[in-house]
Amino acid sequence: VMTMNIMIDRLCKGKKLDEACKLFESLRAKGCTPDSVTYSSLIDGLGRQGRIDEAYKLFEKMLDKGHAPNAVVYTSLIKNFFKCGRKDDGHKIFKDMIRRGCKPDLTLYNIYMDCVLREGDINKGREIFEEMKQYGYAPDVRTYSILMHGLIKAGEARETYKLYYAMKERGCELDTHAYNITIHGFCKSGQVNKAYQLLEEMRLKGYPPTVVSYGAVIDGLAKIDRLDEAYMLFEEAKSKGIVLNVVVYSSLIDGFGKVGRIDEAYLIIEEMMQKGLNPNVYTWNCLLDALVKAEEINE
RNA sequence: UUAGUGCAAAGGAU
Repeated sequence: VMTMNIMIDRLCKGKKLDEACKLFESLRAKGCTPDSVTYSSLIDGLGRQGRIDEAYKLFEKMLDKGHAPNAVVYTSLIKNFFKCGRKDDGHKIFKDMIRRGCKPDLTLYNIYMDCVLREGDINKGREIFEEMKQYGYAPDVRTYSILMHGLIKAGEARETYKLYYAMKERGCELDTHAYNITIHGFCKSGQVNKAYQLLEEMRLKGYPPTVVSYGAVIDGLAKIDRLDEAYMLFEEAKSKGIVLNVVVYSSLIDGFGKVGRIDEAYLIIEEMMQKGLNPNVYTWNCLLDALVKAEEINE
């Protein structure tokens, strides 16, 4: 059965879902009885492809066959219902799980909280965060990352500071993702200097800043018109061998444009194209804004 | 970890 489970999982992940279904159907004939892992794999595979109703039907079949549902399969259902925009069904699954006496685990809480936050429901997100702690689950680095990210997107970047220190106090080590999100949060809450310092902290902790880390700080500096510093950091990143991408170039172009330093904006777009990077619609938008701004100044 | 998380172009730009 385990071999079959591995095959089914691989087929699902390889987007060969129909083959996975066929294999599943043929298990009986091969003398294999699907177990809860078999069901979970396929339920998740269906859900990922947006075939959530089929996933749910298979879940019901799994119950009929006497397999006790666990947190893994519930997580998959919740996540995929939310992803399909059916948050009510997602919430319903969570309640159903509790009603059946199945205990959520940390992963389930993390995902459930993420789903709710992505819906913009930060109060419910906070509620879940508190609930998991009440039930004795220690939030991990992902929990904090998810919460921070959700709050920042909802315009509550002010909480970055508090959460960052909460992580430190609880001995929760930040990883690259967590640092990048924290940097973003500091930039969005008027603490760019703090964000800048985190680049150094990343190096010290063994998580060297990535293009995203640099990009976030460069953007943060550019947004508050500290373009010379943004440019220095941009050069620094290049000197460290970081391959800068369209997003970072666009940030700088936008920044220079906003303060009327249009020549520099042009130089940057030129450099970008020389490196074989294609400006995208955002990039052109930044430049367009700059030109409009320059026009206004002329008048 | 044989199945579910912060990467479905996700995290940073307009």
